[in-house]
Amino acid sequence: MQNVGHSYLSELNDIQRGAVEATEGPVMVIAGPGSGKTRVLTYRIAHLINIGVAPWNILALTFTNKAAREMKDRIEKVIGSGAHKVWAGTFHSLFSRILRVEAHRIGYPNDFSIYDTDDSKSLIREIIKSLNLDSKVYNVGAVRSRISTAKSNLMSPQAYAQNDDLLSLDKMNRRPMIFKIYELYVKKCKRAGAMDFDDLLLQMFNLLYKNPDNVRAKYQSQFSYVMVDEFQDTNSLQYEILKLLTVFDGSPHNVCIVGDDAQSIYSFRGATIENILQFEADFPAVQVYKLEQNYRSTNFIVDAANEVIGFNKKQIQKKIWTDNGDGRKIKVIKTMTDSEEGRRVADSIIEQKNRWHYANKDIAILYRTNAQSRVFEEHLRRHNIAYRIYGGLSFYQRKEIKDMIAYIRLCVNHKDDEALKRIINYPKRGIGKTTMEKLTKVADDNEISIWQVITQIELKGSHKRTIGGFINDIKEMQKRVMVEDAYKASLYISQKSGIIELLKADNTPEGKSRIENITALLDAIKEFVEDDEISPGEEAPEDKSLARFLQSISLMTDADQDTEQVDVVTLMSVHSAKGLEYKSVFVVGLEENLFPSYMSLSLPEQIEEERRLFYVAITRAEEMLTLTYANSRYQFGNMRFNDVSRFLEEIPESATDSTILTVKKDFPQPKILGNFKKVGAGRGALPQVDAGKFVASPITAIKEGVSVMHLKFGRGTVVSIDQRKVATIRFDQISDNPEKRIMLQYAKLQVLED
DNA sequence: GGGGGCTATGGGGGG
DNA sequence: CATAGCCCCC
Repeated sequence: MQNVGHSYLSELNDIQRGAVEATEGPVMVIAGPGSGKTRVLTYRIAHLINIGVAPWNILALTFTNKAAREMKDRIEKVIGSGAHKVWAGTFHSLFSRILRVEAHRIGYPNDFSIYDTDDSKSLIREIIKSLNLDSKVYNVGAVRSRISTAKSNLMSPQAYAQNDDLLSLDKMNRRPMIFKIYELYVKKCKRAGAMDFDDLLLQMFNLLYKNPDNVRAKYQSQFSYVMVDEFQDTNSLQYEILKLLTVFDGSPHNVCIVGDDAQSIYSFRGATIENILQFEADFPAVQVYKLEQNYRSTNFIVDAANEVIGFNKKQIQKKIWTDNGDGRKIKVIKTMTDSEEGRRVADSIIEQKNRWHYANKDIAILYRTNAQSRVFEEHLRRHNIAYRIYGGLSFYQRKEIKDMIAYIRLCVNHKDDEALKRIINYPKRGIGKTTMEKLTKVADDNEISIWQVITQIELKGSHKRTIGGFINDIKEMQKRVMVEDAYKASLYISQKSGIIELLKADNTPEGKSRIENITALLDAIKEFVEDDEISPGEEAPEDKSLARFLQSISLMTDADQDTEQVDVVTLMSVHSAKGLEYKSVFVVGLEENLFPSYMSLSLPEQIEEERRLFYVAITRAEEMLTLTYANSRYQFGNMRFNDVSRFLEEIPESATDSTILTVKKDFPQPKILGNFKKVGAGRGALPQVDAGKFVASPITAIKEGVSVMHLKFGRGTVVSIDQRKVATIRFDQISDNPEKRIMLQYAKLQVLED
């Protein structure tokens, strides 16, 4: 046994230490928020290495690259170098790395392309069209999600076509042909040598299940210790892969899963809590450790979290507790509009920084939907507070980057039809819609890729120049990819493609920033080539091909950037905040229809998932938690009025400092019917108006003394109107300065019949 | 047959 | 408010 002189075991409480030292056999760790889960995982890996397990025999699966990187960094701190040889990473990235070596065994090229969501959608759109189906009924997003769910449940197109439940459900939704779209989609992905995100899991499953050349045994023996983080977020497919790797004759069953049913927030992508229950059945004699002591937050926050999650019926019994002391009470901020919400949050941030000397990086603003970020961005900028937004459009989703990547993809894998379609006419080469439709038809009829079509048919007339030119360009680029390093080849591609030239012609600030982005991409490739680190488990020199670069970036998201280095306020969705913690957290937009989302209102189990999401949100806070909501906000381009979120009302009054929360459960909850509901009377909210049905009255109808409804300020009475058609209106709901001067020319006013 | 501008529609969370 | 599909002009 090595002794690295690190007393890591003494830094753990009894239960944590138990989980770390239980290295043999199946282990389940139920870990409440802030209970030192990451510490247990990393120390467990460090401990394994310490007692003589080779790092490359350890497989640690996480859900985000960030979690994986953090884990590796922390292992390194405990055991020194060698940490990077642990196979730690996301399911998708580690499996794609394995498939990069093994894919040829199951009929894919090792240089397979990875289709992102846009590629998938574009392909599905094309299929819907080719089947002459109504694209309004067959919503691509909905179809894609059906296919994704099918794959996550190991439902092949053939099985789908024979499953009466699925077929009748589709029929009920007026989309009976989904099974056919699914079949064609799988066929076309395969033909293009492409895997979508689900395939990275599904084909890994196929590889192990079909077991060509007895490849399964290789990985079963390599990964003698397996750990899965955030197990509550695994879907059936991921669980089946886990079993293929760890359940076999003579297996030591050294599997450790870590999770928290109360933080399960990904059922929309097929995650199922059943996996936790199933685990106990599939791995008998599992040792269970429950981490309930919270080291992160103060008592008011922990209390609120326990209270809120108590409203859920489905849960494993557990209660988190802390001895961190009561701390500061939870603050609730109510505002009239979303814009005011932005201002108040920015003001509070300044106040908190002054009062408690918080740095920007101690503070996070968490919202339910990425679209909410805009108002906060505006006000933070106005106050000169540095911030960074996560999620939304990541670098690799920018158009110019995707264009450039598409060229590289086509060079690496010429069968990649989605890449080809993206750039065959960008920059403009005179290859339009009609030509593409014909080429696609030929490709479909012969079951070959479009590249094969254009390189095999005889080009006639103008096509000789247009398509011929494209083929020559790509072939030139391919040559460079073969003989030059990834950086030089992509530099050549950027010029030869004409992208650089095209963007240089655009002198707008957007055009300039696009050039900068292309340069940044090229720099990233250069860095990739020059990086001398070796990837987990690999003994051979690192593969520096463009193919591997593509693989590494296709799984990258914005959330993977490092936050700690720079002093900025963090803005992100609650989903991407999972696993993170901040001294001060703002959870914003706490309104019905938003949080909980209007999409989830009709199903109780979806409401419960929203509640777990809220639980995740509030347990990110260490010292200070601020909850905000707005009476009105712009949603879908219209002003909407939403009630205060039920979740806010579930927070115990004793934990808040608020006198603002006067409207507790005095009013009956209106019935919610899935769609936007009318704003109820009372509640201290704005008066009755259905924003959806709001009709502005003509100027002539606005007269002195009439009652009017204003979309932002609510009900009011016209006091006077001057010659310039400016009305002075006294609004019932505005406490300070109730009289506003409204320009009738632009005003959105509706006369109320009393 | 290709390109560009306009209208209509839909709109959650993420690997 | 962004994108897709449509229509019109070259």
